[in-house]
Amino acid sequence: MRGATGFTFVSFILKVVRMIRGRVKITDIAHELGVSTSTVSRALSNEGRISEKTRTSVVELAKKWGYKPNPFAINLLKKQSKNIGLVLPEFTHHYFSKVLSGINKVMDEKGYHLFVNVHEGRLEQEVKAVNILNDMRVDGIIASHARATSDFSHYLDLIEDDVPVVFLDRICEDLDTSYVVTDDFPGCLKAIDHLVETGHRKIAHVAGPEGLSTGFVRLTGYKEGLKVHGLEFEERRVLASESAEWKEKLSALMHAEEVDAVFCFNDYLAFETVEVIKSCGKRIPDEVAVVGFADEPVATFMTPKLTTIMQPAEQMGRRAAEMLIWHIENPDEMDFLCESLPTELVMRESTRKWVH
Amino acid sequence: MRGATGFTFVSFILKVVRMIRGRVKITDIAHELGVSTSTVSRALSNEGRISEKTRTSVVELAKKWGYKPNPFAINLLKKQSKNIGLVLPEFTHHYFSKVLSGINKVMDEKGYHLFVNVHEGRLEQEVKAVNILNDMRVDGIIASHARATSDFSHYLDLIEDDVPVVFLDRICEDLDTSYVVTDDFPGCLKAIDHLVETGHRKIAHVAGPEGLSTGFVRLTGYKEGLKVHGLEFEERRVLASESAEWKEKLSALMHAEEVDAVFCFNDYLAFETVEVIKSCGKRIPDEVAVVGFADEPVATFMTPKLTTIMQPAEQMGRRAAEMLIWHIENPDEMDFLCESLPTELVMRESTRKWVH
DNA sequence: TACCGTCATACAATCGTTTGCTCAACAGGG
DNA sequence: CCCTGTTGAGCAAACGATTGTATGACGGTA
Repeated sequence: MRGATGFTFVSFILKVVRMIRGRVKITDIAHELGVSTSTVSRALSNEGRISEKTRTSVVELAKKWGYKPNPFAINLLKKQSKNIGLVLPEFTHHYFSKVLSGINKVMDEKGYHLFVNVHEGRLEQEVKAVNILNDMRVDGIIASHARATSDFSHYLDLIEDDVPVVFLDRICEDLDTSYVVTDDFPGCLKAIDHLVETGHRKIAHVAGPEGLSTGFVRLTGYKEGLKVHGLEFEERRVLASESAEWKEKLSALMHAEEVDAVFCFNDYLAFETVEVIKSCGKRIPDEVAVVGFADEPVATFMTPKLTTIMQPAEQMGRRAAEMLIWHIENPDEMDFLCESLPTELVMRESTRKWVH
Repeated sequence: MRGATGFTFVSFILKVVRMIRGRVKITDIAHELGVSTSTVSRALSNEGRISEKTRTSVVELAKKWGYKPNPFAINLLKKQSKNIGLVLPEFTHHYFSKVLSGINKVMDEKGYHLFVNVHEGRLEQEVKAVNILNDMRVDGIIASHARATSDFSHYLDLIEDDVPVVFLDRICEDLDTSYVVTDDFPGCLKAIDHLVETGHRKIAHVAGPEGLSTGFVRLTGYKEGLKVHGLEFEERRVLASESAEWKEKLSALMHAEEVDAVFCFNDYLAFETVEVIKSCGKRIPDEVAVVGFADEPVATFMTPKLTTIMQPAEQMGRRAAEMLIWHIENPDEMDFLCESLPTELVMRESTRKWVH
């Protein structure tokens, strides 16, 4: 109690009383005032016919005694909790922590509470997380599934129980749900456009995981980008980052002067790509340009600073949260909301200057 | 329902039934089996004397019908929810997302659920978060308060309601609670030791926020480190990162050859410091060495890679979670647990090589 | 047969709110 | 004076589980 706020004798007594009988409940107030619990309840919620006099006395005593409604009782009665569940791959990637921030802001504004769960990319953990949230009777779930997930029956359980689900970033085509994703494909075109327009022709791609839908989309976007500019697609210029020897292969292409630009699946791979390029003695961006994807912090910390495609992570979170709340508050609406948020080219030092 | 798992006619009927009467509850099972709810409850929880025959039939029907206990009812009765609240500055700093991961792992193992809240450094949001969590009747709270927080009465409310609180990283000396912090002071000594032993004498410090306890501790550690090695402390070599002109001042010291090493409050400041040093045309680590604090990802992405003091973020989270659970499960124990976790020097490229 | 212990199960209270229904009091109009 | 409408407040039934206590059946013993 050192350094605590000021005491009064009355507040001290109140505290002692509270310690003895526990948290104050509606019946305590009713008893003290000689009215019934229903009167207290109606006075507090300010609905139903209540005389001004009664209402005031109830409200005042409730305030004085620090009454707080017991959420468990209310949840039980109302069959909903204003709790929503979140299933994400992890927090340590900046992207998902931004997503979380966005979700959190909306939920906070709307008076919802957030349960977080991570699956760390493992299906088994994802199933566990979804089941826990279902057991807890959350009002809805926002999920970004593990890349390996192909069986979605755990979400099906949820949907059967009429718990709305919104998928984020990673979708399941076999399930009818709302979702929000990034506009990956146009983003890739922007990247290739930029590289071509700053004078590059031999553009390589460091590809993401095959299992992930985004991996496929960005590879396709890369191909389409080449096509748009009348450039030939060359299989050997695609480096599968999941393979062990992609760096060696890139290095070989480098030395053979077979590459003058690299478009990478994400910023971390772009960072590694830059290291490979540097170790080959090539200068960036003069001899080789590099474009990443996502605009993670690494992009501004590395040397040279990375040109990349920004994903609106926080906005993704916000939209997903808004969608979910819409579903929760309009349970009869059976329509699904699908949104694809635009990306943006962020020019930094790993590509040549370009006047738009 | 496209791509869903296999149906049977029976499961279909069960689903329809469930849709009509809602989620199956204990009375449904009791009614179907012609027993009382207490029998079902005891059969399911497997305590109390129950004939094997009854137990089996209850368990089987519960499974068949997909019975899941209603947590709201149980919370109401047991007056606890296995929900715990988390109040952190933010998620987007890698440090706190690691902390969150650590907490999450322990809570997951122990069957607790995590409500997250952020205050973004603002007292007003912190108060709101704590009050919301209190209103929700969480079983306990782990908190890392805003740097400006000096009034802790919102935590006091919690403590009066016997809700255990564990402070993390940032403590409140006026409040009797358990806490876990990092061993900052010895960490600073390690940093200075390393700089001195690799031949530096003119060591500067880029200081953190004055309001933050860690800011003060690291400045003190810096001073003590100098003292240990018989070096004079010079006020002008301390740059207050909160001031607008610290970079200019550092630059001036640099040109005046007044500094041959910089110890920074954290890795982000170290990154900025490195940029200043580079812009002065000095080589790192030959002419000037830099040591950061925290071992954030930026340390490995920047050039040169940063030598820094690692804080065991995930371990902090784990310990805080374990402490909190201990308090929750041993409510009569009034002792407080205080722990200071060790830091570690991570040598990279921003300081000279040093053989231990 | 009367009594008692044991076992399986049922009954009913409880947790803290909300809410539909009932009821009493009072006032106004015919 | 009676009927009716309005107003304020109370009663009691939910919500879905747990759990202390009561009860009934059964078997064994004196």
